[in-house]
Amino acid sequence: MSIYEKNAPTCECEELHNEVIEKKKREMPDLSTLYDLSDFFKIFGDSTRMSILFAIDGEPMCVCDIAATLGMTKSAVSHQLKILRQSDLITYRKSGKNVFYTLADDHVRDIIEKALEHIKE
Amino acid sequence: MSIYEKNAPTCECEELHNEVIEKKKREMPDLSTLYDLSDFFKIFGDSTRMSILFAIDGEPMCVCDIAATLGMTKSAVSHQLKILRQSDLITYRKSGKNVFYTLADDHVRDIIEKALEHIKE
DNA sequence: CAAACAGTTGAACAACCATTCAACCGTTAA
DNA sequence: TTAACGGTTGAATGGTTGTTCAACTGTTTG
Repeated sequence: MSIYEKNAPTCECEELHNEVIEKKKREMPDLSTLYDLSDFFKIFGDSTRMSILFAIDGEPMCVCDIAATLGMTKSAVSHQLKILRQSDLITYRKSGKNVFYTLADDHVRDIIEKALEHIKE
Repeated sequence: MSIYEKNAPTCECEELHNEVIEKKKREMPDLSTLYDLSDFFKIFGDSTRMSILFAIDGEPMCVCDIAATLGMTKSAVSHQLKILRQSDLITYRKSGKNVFYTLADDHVRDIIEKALEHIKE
């Protein structure tokens, strides 16, 4: 009673198929990795932060200009910038009264690019 | 007063630098794309869903076995499976009383792989 | 048919989180 | 020094969301 030619699932769930379960438990990443992974993606899972990342891509921008570009308050943007900072996704440089933000590295661009491909089917 | 050799930011924020802002507004993805992108990442931004994706990678698994592997209730897992289904990240096949889930395609694996690289610095 | 099981679903609850608001810090210019 | 501005921060608020619980569907078996 195989569903696929290979890797036939064997669980009938009346009595849980412990072989499969134990095998999966061994093969899966440990909990801390799973949390790190989902925490990482969580950063991208907000449209404000996503917009900020696009805005500061290439050209550094100060908080006021980011806020004006997104149509948001400085405060709201600053809160999200803090989260992006703590995740090491962006860097900043102070210049007088201004703080200019830009992407930390190209890795971020790569991941968003891959996601964009997927979305466009 | 340039911060970088190239792409010197010109905004002083007393009067917003509208050239930069208007340029960014033109270059940025439209709002629907930004929402689609962040919604996509939102799916991965939960450790339960992330765990499910790893569990059903390679070998199809029924809901009970997934639940047992993760140490969660069938109901909680089923709720998350629904979200993953609606995002077309997973497919399922019914077999008697069981429903076996597996990854929809390799695209998902790629994205998670890229994120794993980034996390490990 | 009836009982048992796999899985789904909706409502309720709790935890989380993004934005707002007000107060604050540091820098610059008068 | 004082006022103005860019930016940050903490508390409060409202909306979102994951899990629980109970009820339900559909399939299999006695």
